[in-house]
Amino acid sequence: MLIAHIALPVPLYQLYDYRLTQPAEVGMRVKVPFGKRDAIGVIVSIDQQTDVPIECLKDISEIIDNEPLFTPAVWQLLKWAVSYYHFPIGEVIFHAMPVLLRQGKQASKTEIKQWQLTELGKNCDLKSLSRSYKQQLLLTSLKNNTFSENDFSANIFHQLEKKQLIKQVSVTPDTVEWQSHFSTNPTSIRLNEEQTKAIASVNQQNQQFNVFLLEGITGSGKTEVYLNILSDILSAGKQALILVPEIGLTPQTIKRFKQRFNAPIDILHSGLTDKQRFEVWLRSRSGENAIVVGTRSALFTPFKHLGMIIIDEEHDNSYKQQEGWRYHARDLAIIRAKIENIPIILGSATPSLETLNNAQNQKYQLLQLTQRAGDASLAQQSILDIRGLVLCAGLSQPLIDQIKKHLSNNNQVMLFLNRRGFSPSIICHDCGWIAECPRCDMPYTYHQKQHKLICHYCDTPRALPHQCPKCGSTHLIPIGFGTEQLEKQLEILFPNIKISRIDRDTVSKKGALDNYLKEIQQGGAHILVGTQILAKGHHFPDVTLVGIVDVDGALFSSDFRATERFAQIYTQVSGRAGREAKTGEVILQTYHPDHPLLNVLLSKGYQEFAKFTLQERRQTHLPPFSYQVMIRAADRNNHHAPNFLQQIHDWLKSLDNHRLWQLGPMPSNHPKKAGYYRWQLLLQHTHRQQLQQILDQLIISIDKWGETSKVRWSIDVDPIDN
DNA sequence: AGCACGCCGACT
DNA sequence: GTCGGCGTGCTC
Repeated sequence: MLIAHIALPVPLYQLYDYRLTQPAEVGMRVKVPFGKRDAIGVIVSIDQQTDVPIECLKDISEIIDNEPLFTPAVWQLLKWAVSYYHFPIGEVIFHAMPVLLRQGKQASKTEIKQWQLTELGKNCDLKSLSRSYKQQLLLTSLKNNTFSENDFSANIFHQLEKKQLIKQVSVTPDTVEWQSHFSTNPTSIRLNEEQTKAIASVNQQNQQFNVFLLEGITGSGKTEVYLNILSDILSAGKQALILVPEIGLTPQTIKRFKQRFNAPIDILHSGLTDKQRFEVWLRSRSGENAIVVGTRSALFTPFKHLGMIIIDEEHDNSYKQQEGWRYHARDLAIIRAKIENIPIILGSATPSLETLNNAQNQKYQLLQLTQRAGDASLAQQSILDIRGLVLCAGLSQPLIDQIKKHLSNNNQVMLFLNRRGFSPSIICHDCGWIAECPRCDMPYTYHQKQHKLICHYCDTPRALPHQCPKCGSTHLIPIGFGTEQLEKQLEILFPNIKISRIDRDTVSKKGALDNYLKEIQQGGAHILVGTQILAKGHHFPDVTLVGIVDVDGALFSSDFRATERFAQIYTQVSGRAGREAKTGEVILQTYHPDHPLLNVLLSKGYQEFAKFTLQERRQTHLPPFSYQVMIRAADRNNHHAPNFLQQIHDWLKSLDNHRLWQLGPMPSNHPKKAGYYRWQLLLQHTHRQQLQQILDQLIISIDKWGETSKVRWSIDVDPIDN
């Protein structure tokens, strides 16, 4: 008897066995009875073995697919990911499927209704319709294949249908092939020597597996390099996958792709409906699109003939999924490229230290673009010591003076502050009470415009209290400042200047960001206030001054990656100043003007900063010179989770592995979130393989403990704090 | 994750 | 007297 081992969308580290009575293959979806309900699963293997008593097995009730759902490469990728990330197999497989497929929808194109002539209609004498001109026209156009549904009103169709001259039939749309009429539109852009060299290096490798790091400073023409390389890939009839960070889906870049290539380009962004995502999935699998541009999850799109992967802004943390299955799309993309045996390009002005290390070790081939297009020169950067200075919503007088100067020259100013809201807390002036979110035990952020307190950890709002609940005082005052307060202060300081605040609060509405960008693009004196969103990928040709309001937060964080992140944002932001022949200026306000990292970064640039920091990481045995795994657990009573992690800690300790290092259990960064107490245990090991094996054994043990119903726990391989 | 079972508090 | 809260256990 054949037994199918099936992955189900449940957080369990096991497969479920069912009797297989019909022909089926690995990778097909099935419907099975599971407990008291029906579930959709995916066949992972078929054989004659099972550990379950034969009489306890149930039958598969239905086989949904008539061929495996994924391409062999994606299937292999998922299996690799399951073993690497130590995550329940069903959750991994289902994560890689469009929602509609998870729900059991057929993996074929939706049929469309089409009008056709009936036998009667084909032989019909047009003269019999001489009294109704429109009907005649419709019939003729159907006969001559010049028919277009929009040319006629519904009534005409109805009339002819009643006369049984035409009928409506369901047809599956044909697969449309683009390769035979593909062309690359000519461009007037001339490549510089570095670009030419980079393109040649990639093309030399015969479209085989190879990882390239395209390190190009802001404005050095990375996109043009992508376009040139893609041209060859598409000409060979192959498809390409381009991953971009979450907010980086700039319409400008997409437009350039569409203008250059005479081929279908699909875009996967958060605004699509489930149906639209599903359709892109189908088009890719059948080879009907040439390029798919998308965020993190687009990585799992199956392609009929994938020829290249590009990861733009590869250092961006949004490639790392931060809940559920915590995979890193960039890392998985490299595995996919290897499986598919195709080249992959990682592009960034500020590559992650992991990637730079791999380039240094010759695992990746380094391609550099160091020249900015046109005459744009590098911005002048300076540190502004604010010790002892009076600050006004974070702004010092010297910075205000500089803003004034740049505005009076009809230039634009960009102020960067990585903290939204009016103030990060509200305090009672009389008794010191601080408004805290009861579910997270963290201070509420005050949002003045909405007249609300919002918890930035769980996103729940609450009304602003009129009185202190502890002492009854009405004297509640904001402490600290965020972008909203900065904006308000600037309105007072510069009453006649346009100010745009760009952060999650102001751009969450659809199209809002586009409107701001359009306004800014018009030029003229203008102040831009914003968080990280400002730093990412937008072109502001008239910005000549960039002010970084508060750098100290990033320099003194407990997270060892904080300085790397700051250096990346700083480099990207300062690259925004002074393009297009206008010299720019960057000012950093700090209480620590002598901080060595700041000085390396400013005087020598990101590359030297990266070398310096990598050296430091090597000495302190931090990633990429060691491998980390975070085990997280949450409960409602603050007992089960720490106990559970302590049990893991003790079990690991009993292994007596000297290369394994443990930190915890300890409360996580945000110890309480949405009513759950959160704990964590950090593992670090100098050998990846060994760490992997330890995790495999650990999971088997945890299963035996049977504690899993008391805690929600998960494993995060290669954790990145955000 | 779902879904059921089971045991205690505040309602018509 | 019931309704429903969530703690616990199980799913081939």
